[in-house]
Order: sequence, then C-alpha cells, then structure tokens
Amino acid sequence: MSDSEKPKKRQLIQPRTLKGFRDYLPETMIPREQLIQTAREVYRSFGFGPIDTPTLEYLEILTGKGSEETDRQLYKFQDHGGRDVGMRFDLTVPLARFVAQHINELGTPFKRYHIAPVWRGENTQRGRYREFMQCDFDTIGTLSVAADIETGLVINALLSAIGFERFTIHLNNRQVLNGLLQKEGLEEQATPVLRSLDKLAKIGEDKVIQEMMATAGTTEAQARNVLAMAALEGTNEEILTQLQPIIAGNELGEQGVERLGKILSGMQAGGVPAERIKLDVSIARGLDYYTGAIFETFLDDLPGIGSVCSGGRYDNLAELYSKRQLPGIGASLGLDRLLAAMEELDMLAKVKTPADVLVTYFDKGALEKYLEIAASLRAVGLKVEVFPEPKKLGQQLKYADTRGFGYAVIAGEDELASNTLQVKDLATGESTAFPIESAATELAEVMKKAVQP
RNA sequence: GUGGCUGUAGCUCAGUUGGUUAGAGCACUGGAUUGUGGUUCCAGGGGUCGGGGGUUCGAAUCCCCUUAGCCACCCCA
Repeated sequence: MSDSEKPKKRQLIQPRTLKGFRDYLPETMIPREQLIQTAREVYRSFGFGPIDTPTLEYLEILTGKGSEETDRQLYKFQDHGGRDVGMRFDLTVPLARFVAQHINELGTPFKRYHIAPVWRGENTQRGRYREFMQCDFDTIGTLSVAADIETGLVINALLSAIGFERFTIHLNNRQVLNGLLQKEGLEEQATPVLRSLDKLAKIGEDKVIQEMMATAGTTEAQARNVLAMAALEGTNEEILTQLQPIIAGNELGEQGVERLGKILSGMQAGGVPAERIKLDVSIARGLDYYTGAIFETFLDDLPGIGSVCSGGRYDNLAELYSKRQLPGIGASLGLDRLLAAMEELDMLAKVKTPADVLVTYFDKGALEKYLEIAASLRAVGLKVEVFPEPKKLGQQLKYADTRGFGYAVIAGEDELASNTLQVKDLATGESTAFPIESAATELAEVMKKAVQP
C-alpha cells in the first residue's frame, strides 16, 4: 500500500460542551428527575397548577426592568425574522408577562408552579452554571397573610418530602427593614444598605458597617442602628418583642412586625415544628422587588451551601406589562444546590438504571419465554429489563450488579422444565424459586416489604 | 466582566535538568474445561499529553494565544 492509498485519519470534531453547560448521565439524571417529581407532587398537593412559557421572549420583555448586570448576563440575538429576542434568565419575568397577558382568563388568586431551565451568561463557579433548572411556585393576586403562611408550609413540605429532617426556614419581613430605614432616614439608599446587610453572615459586622458607609453613604451611627436590629437574638417570640420598641412610631415597621407574628404562628398551626422556623432580621435578599415576607432555607447539616429554597412577597409583579396591580408571593427550590447537598450527605442511591429487575437471557432458545416473564413482571408495576444477548450468566449478573439492579431473574432449562423462576436478590446473593405463574405478584410483595420494613 | 490556580487514558494521578515506541491504579472488553455477580489470576482495547502557534536537532516538559474547570471579586432579577 503506498502512502497515497493509506486511509487518511479522519479529522474529528472534538466533542465538548459549552462553558457552563452540562451533560447529565443516567446516574445523575435519575435522582434529578426524582427530585423534580417530588417537587411537582408537593406543589400540586397545595393546589398549584403547572404552566410553561417559551424559552425565548422578545428582548424588551426581558430587559424591561433591566440593570446593566442583567443585560450583561442575558443571552440575546436576532431571530430569522430580524426580531430581537432573548433567552429567559429566570421564571419570574416570564411569569409577569404571562400573568399580564392571561390574568383575565385565569382569575385571582392564581397559583402556579413552573419547573424549567433558565440561562444566564455569568461566570461559572462550583454549583453555578449557565444553564440550570428553576422550580418556582407563586401565588398571584392576593395580599392575604394566608398566602405568606402557605409559602412557608410549602417549603417545609418540600424539604420533608425530599427526605430532610434537619433544616431551618429563616423568615423576615422587608417591611420591618424598610420601616427601620425610614426611621433612620435611609429610604433613598435602601438597596445598597440591604445589599450590604445581606452579607452579614458572610463578612461580619465591621465590614458590613464599612461597606454601608462606603457604598450607601450612611453615617456610622446609622449603620450601627441597622445592624443592631439584625443582630437581635433569642427565641422567635423574644425577637418579636425586642423589635417592637426599635420600630415603634413607624407605621410600616409596626405593621411588618405584626405580620411576622402572624406568619410565625400560622406556620406552626399549619404543622411546621417551631424549631424549624427562625426569625432572622438580617436576611434581605439582594432583590429590589421584594416588599414583604422573605424566606431562606438552610440545611442544618450543611449550612455552608447556602439557601436551598428562597423567596418572598412582592407588591406588583406585572407593573411593566399591565396597569393592573398584581401582588404575589412565591419561592424557588434550588435544585442543583440541593442535589449537591444530597450527594455530599450521601442521600443519593448510586444507581445507573431505573429498573428493578434484570431478566437474564440464559437459554438461547427461550427468548420469547423471557419476554413473557418480563411482561408479567411489568404488569404488576415492576421496572424490568431483559438482557439483550445470551451471554455467560456471570457477565449478565455483573452487569446487573454494577448498574444497581435489585433482583435478577434466572430461568434456564432446569427452571423452565419445572415451571419455576429463580429470583436472585443481588444485595444478599440469596435465590428463591417461585412458580412461574405467581412469580410476578410474589416478587412485587417481596419488594414492597423491602422498601417499607 | 476582573484577578489567581489548574488541564496527561472514562476516573484519580506519575512522568526525573526538554532526549528513543508516554506509564500506574481503578474502570472497560474478553478469558481461567461451556448454570451464578459484588474478592482472585491472566490477556486486551483505549491517549496526536485540552486546542493552535512558536523556540529547539528534539517539547507532555520552555514561551505566546485560545479553550475548559476550580477559587476569589462582582452578581445572584
């Protein structure tokens, strides 16, 4: 073969994903889907209904309230018709547009959940990607404290259903903060002051004071007064009592404290253990648009990972798109953060298959028998895979073991001749013989017992 | 977007002052007289050293650019 006849090495395209974008393998996708399913069920159990909106919106919809930061992170381009479009960077702005457009058919109060990916072209870091899932729930069109309370109840139900017992829902009311700022004459600088305050847990008291003086132009006394309130300690009731004199004389603040008390007792009446709720006057969330209750949720065993479920109340969701004032309250489950936490706390089963049972393909001539067996197992609700090749039994068992199957069904000449199946528990290695007719129901029984002993 | 660190097989890494055909463990595929895995033994496949350019007789090793990851800042609607 001369050089010219040698097959040239094909120029391959390097397989890779964009910065901040990820592939999900079955072993990460399985717990991910489980988590989403749990969230869905909890949202539905409170009467929230599903919605979806387009990935792409007119650019003006997304940049409506835009800061420079927003613009910088927004994925935007011109579509084939020359329209300026952008990819949604959260689910709240699309909700605002959606509500402005449909509120007359929807009526109020309107409760929806929305689980969908969003895109932000920000710099990546651990746990921060450019494409990620948001799991929002919101109640639109009511100012009632009942909706505030329910938000707390949903957060509690969510984390409980996912399997957490030790977590703390931090609760605050922006009205209290705003009341104090009014009292201190800092209304104008509310945003930078609260942004600094939000960093209290992270950078400490002295630095927060320095930052407030530098970026918000407060006096040291003003900064200290704001911090004094944020530093209150004690039981929730004690904090409420201490707040009253601090805020006294400011109507907004007084209302805010009263409302906090109602949310607190309401959440407990709704079944949230008192020790899971913590009044935390320091949390502000960096968001300008929160006007009332604010929630942040921390895992007691992994507080460093940050809030895994956050949200709050806003006065006027759709102000940019509608003349109708639509107040609302909602929160968002931090799916990726939560999954990272669960992995770190070893709460995720390491499984590469969603199936429970592998039917081994043992006897070359008995494929149709195996297909029948698999069908009968599926009929009682089991997830079943038939191995596609009549390979050596040891290899098939190894396959089942490494993927995380719970059981293997083995049926060779001997079993088929006696009309039985051998069901092997892969965790213990024990085999049981079942009559072929009743094997499906008996195995289903066994598995049910294994799940709830 | 700014600054710092890093990038060798699917994964975790080794690779001496730049010097022949780049290694290990795990994982993967197959085998150990043809019906039982998660512990053994043997064999095998897999890398143009993230990509491109430069210096050099010679580059995984030095220089530049680029790309990706991590960390900090920023921000977190």
